[in-house]
Amino acid sequence: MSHQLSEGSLQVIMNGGVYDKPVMQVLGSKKIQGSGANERFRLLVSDGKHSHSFAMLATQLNDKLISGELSDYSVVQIDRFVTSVLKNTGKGEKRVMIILDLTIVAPGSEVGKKLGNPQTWTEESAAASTTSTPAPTPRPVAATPKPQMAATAPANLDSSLLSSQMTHPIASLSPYQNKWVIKARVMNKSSIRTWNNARGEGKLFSMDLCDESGEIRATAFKNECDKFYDLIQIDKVYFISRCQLKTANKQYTSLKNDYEMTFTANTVVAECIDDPGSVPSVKYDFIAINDITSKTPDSLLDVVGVCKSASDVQELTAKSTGKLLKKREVTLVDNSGGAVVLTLWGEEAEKFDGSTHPVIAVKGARLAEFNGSKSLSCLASTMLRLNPDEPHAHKLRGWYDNGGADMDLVNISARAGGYSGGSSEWITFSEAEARQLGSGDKGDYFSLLGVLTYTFSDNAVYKACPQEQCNKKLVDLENGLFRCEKCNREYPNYKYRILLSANVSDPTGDQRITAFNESAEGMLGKPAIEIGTMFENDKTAYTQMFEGIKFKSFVFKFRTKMETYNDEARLKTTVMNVQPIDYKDANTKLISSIKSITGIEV
DNA sequence: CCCCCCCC
Repeated sequence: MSHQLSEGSLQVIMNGGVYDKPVMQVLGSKKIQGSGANERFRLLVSDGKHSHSFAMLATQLNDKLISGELSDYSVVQIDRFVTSVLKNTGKGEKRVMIILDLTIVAPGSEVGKKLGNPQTWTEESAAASTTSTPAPTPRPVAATPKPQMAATAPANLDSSLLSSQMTHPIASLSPYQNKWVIKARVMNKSSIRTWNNARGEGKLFSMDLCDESGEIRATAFKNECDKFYDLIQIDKVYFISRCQLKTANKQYTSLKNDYEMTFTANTVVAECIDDPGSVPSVKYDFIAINDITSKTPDSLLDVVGVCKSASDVQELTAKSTGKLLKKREVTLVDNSGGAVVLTLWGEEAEKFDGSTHPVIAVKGARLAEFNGSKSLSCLASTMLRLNPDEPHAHKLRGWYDNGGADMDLVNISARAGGYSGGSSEWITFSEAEARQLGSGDKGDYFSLLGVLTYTFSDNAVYKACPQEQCNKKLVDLENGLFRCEKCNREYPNYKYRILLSANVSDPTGDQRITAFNESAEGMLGKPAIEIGTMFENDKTAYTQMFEGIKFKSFVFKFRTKMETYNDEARLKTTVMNVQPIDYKDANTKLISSIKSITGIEV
């Protein structure tokens, strides 16, 4: 069987031209650097007319070579590639082709020989050639105050560096190589910010760039800030070269790159006008909304959801700075059954319109935690897109419009509330569980409307130390005196206190709880001294009292915390406060809950 | 060279 190679394709590519999916033969391979994850291989390839060892294998394809799948004499179709001009190697510039994806058309064992009679490709053969397709010429823009007006590249810029296929993948950038051009799309651009600190003052703006291979943040300071701020526009594609690379501080970016770039006086930026469509748009690493609970506070997350509801703009004053702030809380839902609040700030908050229930994709939102509830907050660096043309977004649109809007949701941002009075939002036991309340070090607080399903009357009342601050259970010395181990004293008197164990249920679950004196009194409806007296004098009435409060409903505020008894972890849930149901308040909450679940104004 | 990003 004969195999057709793309004769002449190699020459076109080496001249910076475009050649779609050339078929070539692998004639040899060689490890050129590194080991393990940093291993890189060079290939000797032939198109039947020329051969050249200029091809490098993208590291994700290393396995094909190591496994023997990509053996010598294999015929391959090169599905995706980029070419780059490597730094001065002593023999001038060296053009290489980085193979990003390939299909093995025929394994080497089947082909078994060199096809055709390829000649080694040289610069001279390029010069002699008249058949090559010239590269589309971009319009390089010099780093001048009026960049759009510059028609030609600066004299010291090798314009071939800006040829459309002669670019480096962003993922290949490192501080160890400084001669490169990237062709990147601007995903996000900050406003100009100034700083003034011990190290001096200045201004800056930053931008997030991406290409097919990856993404990177770039920052322009002072002069470069002025020079490039107007030129750089969100969603446009630029050729960019001559920036400084340094290690990125992961704390401040969710972009997947170990490095970030700084514009310098030599930085060149030219808008790509010919084929910007060849560069993809934003890269997200979406997390399902109900998985947000597993993330630690302050993480930067990418989330996509449908705007179920949005609050009005609220004004507030920042405690720390005294600044007047404007915010809007948007509730996002997705098909994981989770709902989360995303807080927008300032102008973004004011401009936002949630009435059409847009799909919102957010990249690099910060996870905030407050009273056991988790929510997302936009930072200046957060990227927000409404109804993006993106598969995840289309899927969610379809889900929401076809029943998703009516799905039961667990709102991970519902307020659990403290125990210091006031009306806090009610959640359910299943929501408390979904949010893993109690798993932290400090214990979590939440409120709910629940019913007492069981009460334990045994040992519910005890004789406690009469000292105001000490409620320790006394030891009856059976000589008319009671000993407090805590105070290390004996007393002739005591006070009764209640320690009630009970079960509380709501429609979603059931929880064993403990209520101390005041809250137990509230449930039993009698002061501890009466209950204690009843215990001493009328056991039947005492037992009936505990029976009598079974199936009574209350509004509970709990503190819950995971504790370990005998190597077994279980939730210890304590009643911090208990109130009879205020039906007016309860109905208000029900209405707002119906509104938030259905999105319908009630 | 920034890296603050807010409130309950």
